[in-house]
Order: sequence, then C-alpha cells, then structure tokens
Amino acid sequence: MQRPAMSAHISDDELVAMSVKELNKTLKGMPREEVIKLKQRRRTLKNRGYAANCREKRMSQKEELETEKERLRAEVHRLQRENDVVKMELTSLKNKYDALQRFAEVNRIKVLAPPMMFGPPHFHHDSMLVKSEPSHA
Amino acid sequence: MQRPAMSAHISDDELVAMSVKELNKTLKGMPREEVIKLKQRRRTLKNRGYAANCREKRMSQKEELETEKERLRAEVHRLQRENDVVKMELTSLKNKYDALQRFAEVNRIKVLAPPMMFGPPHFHHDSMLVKSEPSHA
DNA sequence: GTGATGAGTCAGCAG
DNA sequence: CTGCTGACTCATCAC
Repeated sequence: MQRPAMSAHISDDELVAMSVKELNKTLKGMPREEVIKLKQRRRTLKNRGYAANCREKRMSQKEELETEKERLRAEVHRLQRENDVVKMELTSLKNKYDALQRFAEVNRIKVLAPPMMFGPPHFHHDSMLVKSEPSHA
Repeated sequence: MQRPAMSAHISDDELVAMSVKELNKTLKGMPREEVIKLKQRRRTLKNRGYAANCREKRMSQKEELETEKERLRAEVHRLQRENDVVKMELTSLKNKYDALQRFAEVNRIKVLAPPMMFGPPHFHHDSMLVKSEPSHA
C-alpha cells in the first residue's frame, strides 16, 4: 500500500468535521510523518474556513453600518419634517395671537371710549377696564 | 558567476519603481529565463502593493462609514432638542393665547354689559362689539 | 500591462 | 488547541 495515499482515505470535509480525539483514534497505527501531515492538512482546512468566516463577518458588518446609516438618515428627515410642521404651527399661532391682541386692544379702546352715539361715558377715574392686562402675559 | 544571483542586483523597491521600458533596457543581455523570472517577481511585488492598497481602502471606507454614522447620530440629537424647544414654545404660546382669549372674552362681556353704575347701555341690536371675531382667526 | 479583489495560505496573537 | 486576522500570493476580471 502507498503511504501517501493513506491520508487520502479521509476527505477534506470529514477531516475538518472530525474532532482531535476521533482523528487520533483513526490514526492509531500510522507512521508519525503521516500523522503530522494529516494534522497539518486539518489545520489548513480549518484556516480556510476561518478565513471565509472572517470575510463574511467583515461584509456583514459593513452592511450593518450602511443599514444603520440609512436608518439615521431617514430619522433626520423625519425630524426635519416634524420640525417644519411645528414651526409652522408656531408661526400660525403667533399670527392668531397678534390678531387677537389687536382685537383686544381695539375693544379696550372702545370700552374706554364707546361710540359717540351713546354719549361720552362717565367712567370713574380708576376704572378696572383701563390698562388691565391678563395675569399670564 | 551564479545565474540566480544576477536578478538580486535589483532590489524590490527598484524593481517596483521601474517602468517596463526601463526594465527591458536593463535586461538587454540577460537569458530569457532570467528575464521572465524578474518580470514575474515584479508582478508579484506590484500585487503585494495592490493588496496593501486594497486593505487600506477597505479600512478607510469603514472609518468613513462610522464617522458618517456618528455625524448623523449627532444631527438626530440636535433636531430632537430643537424640536423639544419649539414644542415648548408652542405650548407656552398656546397658554398665552388662551389667557388672552379669556381676557378678551371678559372684556367683551364687560362691553356688552358695563358696570351697573353707568346704567344699562342702549346698544344697537347689531353692535360691532358683540360677537365679532378677528378676521385672522 | 495595470490595478483591484475574492479566496487560500501562513504567521502570530488571544483565549 | 481553536479561532481570528493582517499580510502575502495567486487567479481572474475590467480597463
């Protein structure tokens, strides 16, 4: 029997899948040199798998980064839109508020000086209706 | 003279830096085999550089992704804070608005029904001071 | 011919 | 020893 061919009895897949114990058991009666070669082949095959694994990990991490980046980009846009809406609401309410304030102003003036058709009012000098402000302002 | 030692006259750095033309000029009187070996060595050295370049590119791209991600994360936080501020302003203004509205309401009532000390007013039925609203509301 | 990149091999580190 | 990763080599592809 050809010594070199002996190790060929074990396929790459088998060799990688085997644990060291199983391998030793299988290698019982073989010459040292063959055993060493087979173990080295096993290590190399394992390394091949590790390398593939490493590359895959690298790629999935990169993908993850890009996904995360996309997610954040969308979040930024969402917040910008929300921001715009709230700012518009604020502006709108400001206008409403100013208009109401003008209205209140007009009313106060009218209270202070009602239409002439009723004749000049005889307010007390310190009327509560003059110059009072809402407590929240 | 040892044939194998001939190619050693050119260092790796020199060999990589040399253009093909320069290399051919330098290789004029050498045996074909040596020329082929030297060219192969040059290609291998070049490949070594390409590989390093490739790794560096990979790393810088990854770094860039992480930097960008960080930038976006900061932007999200900035927008969230801005959003909170504007929302608080809106709430605050709403309160102010409501207060003013209550104040205006009170005034309108007072205009509608001034203090008894002046006696009941003789308003026209369709007085502008009753139930009118600011045009902006 | 030149440059880039996936896959495999090896060296060397970490656990 | 096992697993991982940087560096190198080679095959292969695109220009």
